[in-house]
Amino acid sequence: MELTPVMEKFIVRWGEMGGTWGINRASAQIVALLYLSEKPITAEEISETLSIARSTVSTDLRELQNWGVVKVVHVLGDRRDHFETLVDPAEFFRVIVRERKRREIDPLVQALREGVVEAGGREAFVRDRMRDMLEFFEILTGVYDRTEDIPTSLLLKMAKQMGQLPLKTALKIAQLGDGLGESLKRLVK
Amino acid sequence: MELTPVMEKFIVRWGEMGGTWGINRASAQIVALLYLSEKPITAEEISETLSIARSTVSTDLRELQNWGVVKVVHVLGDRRDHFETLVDPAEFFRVIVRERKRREIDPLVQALREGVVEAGGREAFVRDRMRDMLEFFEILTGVYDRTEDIPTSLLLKMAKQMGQLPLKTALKIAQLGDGLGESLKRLVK
DNA sequence: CGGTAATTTCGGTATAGACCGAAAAGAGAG
DNA sequence: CTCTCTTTTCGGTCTATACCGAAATTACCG
Repeated sequence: MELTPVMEKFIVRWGEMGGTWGINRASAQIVALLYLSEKPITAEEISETLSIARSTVSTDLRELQNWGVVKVVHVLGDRRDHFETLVDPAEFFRVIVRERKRREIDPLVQALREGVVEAGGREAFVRDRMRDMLEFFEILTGVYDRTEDIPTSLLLKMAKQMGQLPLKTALKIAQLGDGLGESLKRLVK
Repeated sequence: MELTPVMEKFIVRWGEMGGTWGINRASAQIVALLYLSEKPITAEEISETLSIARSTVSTDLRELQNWGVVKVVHVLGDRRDHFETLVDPAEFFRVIVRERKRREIDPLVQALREGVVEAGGREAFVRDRMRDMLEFFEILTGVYDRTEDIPTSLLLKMAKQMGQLPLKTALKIAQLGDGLGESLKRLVK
């Protein structure tokens, strides 16, 4: 597969970002390539196009499949596996967030819960600090959980609408404070 | 400074997480220690307590100050700098998000804009894919921008309220779709 | 202006983890 | 069953970067 300069630039940059997102560079590049590809491609082809060792491609594809961002596709009359990635960026993003929450946030919350108990009354200050931290994460995951059951397309529309609100309006909504919950419920009645 | 087992556990875990969040372990541990400390402490003390080289502490404190999560405090009659961190987890979190957006998302968006132009009509498929990606990030940053001007305390209250909504209600709100914007505007009138 | 306490700079080392390539394992086809 | 194509496993390097310690710099005191 031949890469145009535009494609190459995108893939390189995407790869760089991968590192900071808990995905290694090679994996990120693979996803980028699949994302730009019109049809599913083989591991061999990925390896050649990106100059990544065949074995690395194999390992990383496996990892990406575990994450649920890459799928195998079979082509009639071809023994080789062909791969494709999610085409909807939002879908892709959700997977990343979901996984990172599961791997990083959830264990932390668990640890904080235990810590608060262990600190007990004996270390009141430490306990309170940990409790604050815990409370914050619980609020955060609370909001996240609300989004879990909403289809991506709807979520996107929501985000779009919210992003287009005048700043003033956004602020006013925030100022509803504790009344916000009730207001929203009334809104959909 | 003496660490209790509870404190140590928290600091270690926090340090581990730091790596995956674009903050190195030492820096993350330093923040954790400061977070658990009742009063500002010196670099020397941090170095001893965490067994991190004095120079590393210095470098990392500088970095953390740049990020805006650590501040210097001066104690009367003491030439040494004392350090403290933000006490509000939400505040802390906002700083992290703001910085990462600036360092990672913004440049990517910029690159995508350029890429879309360069791809032009000649590489329609690639251009469309990049355009999709760009559009997604623009929606995302749009929502984020709306939150930037809202004080943390309000934002937290908002989050809390949203997290406590029944799933059904959350879904209904999402289903307002394109009407959501107008509904929200009416809500605050 | 010394002198000392405190901080920062900087070159070198250690370490984690990504990546490679050879070899093993697996999967059809004849 | 064996031969070939494909994928996976695994031990060894290679690389980025975190971290260290000595030396330089800065800040402040008497």
